[in-house]
Amino acid sequence: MARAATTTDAFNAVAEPRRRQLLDLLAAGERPVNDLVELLGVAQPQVSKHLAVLRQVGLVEVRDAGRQRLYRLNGHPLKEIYDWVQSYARTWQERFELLDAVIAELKEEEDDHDD
Amino acid sequence: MARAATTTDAFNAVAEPRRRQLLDLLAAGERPVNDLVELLGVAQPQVSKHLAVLRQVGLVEVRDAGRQRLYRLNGHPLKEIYDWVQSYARTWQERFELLDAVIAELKEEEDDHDD
DNA sequence: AAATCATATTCCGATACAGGAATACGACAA
DNA sequence: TTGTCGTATTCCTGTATCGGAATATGATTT
Repeated sequence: MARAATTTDAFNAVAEPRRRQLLDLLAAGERPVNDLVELLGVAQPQVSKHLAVLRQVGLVEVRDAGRQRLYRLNGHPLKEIYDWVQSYARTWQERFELLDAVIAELKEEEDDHDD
Repeated sequence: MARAATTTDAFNAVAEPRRRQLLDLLAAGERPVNDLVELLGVAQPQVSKHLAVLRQVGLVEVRDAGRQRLYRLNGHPLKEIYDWVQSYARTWQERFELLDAVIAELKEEEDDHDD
């Protein structure tokens, strides 16, 4: 078995930096493909391919407008990632680290009592 | 060029579900490999390989204890993911959606005045 | 109808993954 | 020192990627 498809879920789709950049651009609002091509400085076919992946996991939606296709962000599928990663926040957040330090100190004092 | 290596960053390392499960288990505390093997129900070599990936992106650290190797979580590299995804929270969070609805309503009223 | 613009799809090559099986390694026990 | 336990590494195979280049599709203009 190979690596899971990029279209499997938001985790896999978003592991690619260019796709994150695309979402970042679309966060500012709806845009036609050519705008994204210029802003990213990436060849048009690659942009279309990345957008196709994002569409398959529901991170973007499309709307036809004449000969253009306007893409817009749909952040909902990111909630899965947010929920998972959010539970690890205590690991790196400073105030939690301070709290841990205080607890460790208290524990040491307690151990001293035991001696 | 192929897909970026799983060891490139936390985004890629964590796209694999088993590796997220490993981190979830280690969140409860330090554990030797065999514990993880039993808890996951996955063959030992695969567990060691997943742990190697996590180690390379800094998400776990190891400590030798006799013939065992104790792995522990280090959530810091997840901050990159948290920071990125957190900025999209307004997209799906209900209270923001409610706020957006209110704003849209106000705007409509305003437009009515213009007529 | 022909030309053109905006976008999507296909074909290519190189890369590397994930799981399975087998095996190597290092620490400890007998 | 031989054996055994806990873990890591290697080899294998099928699969899917990403970028580049070329081409196809579909809507619009001339």
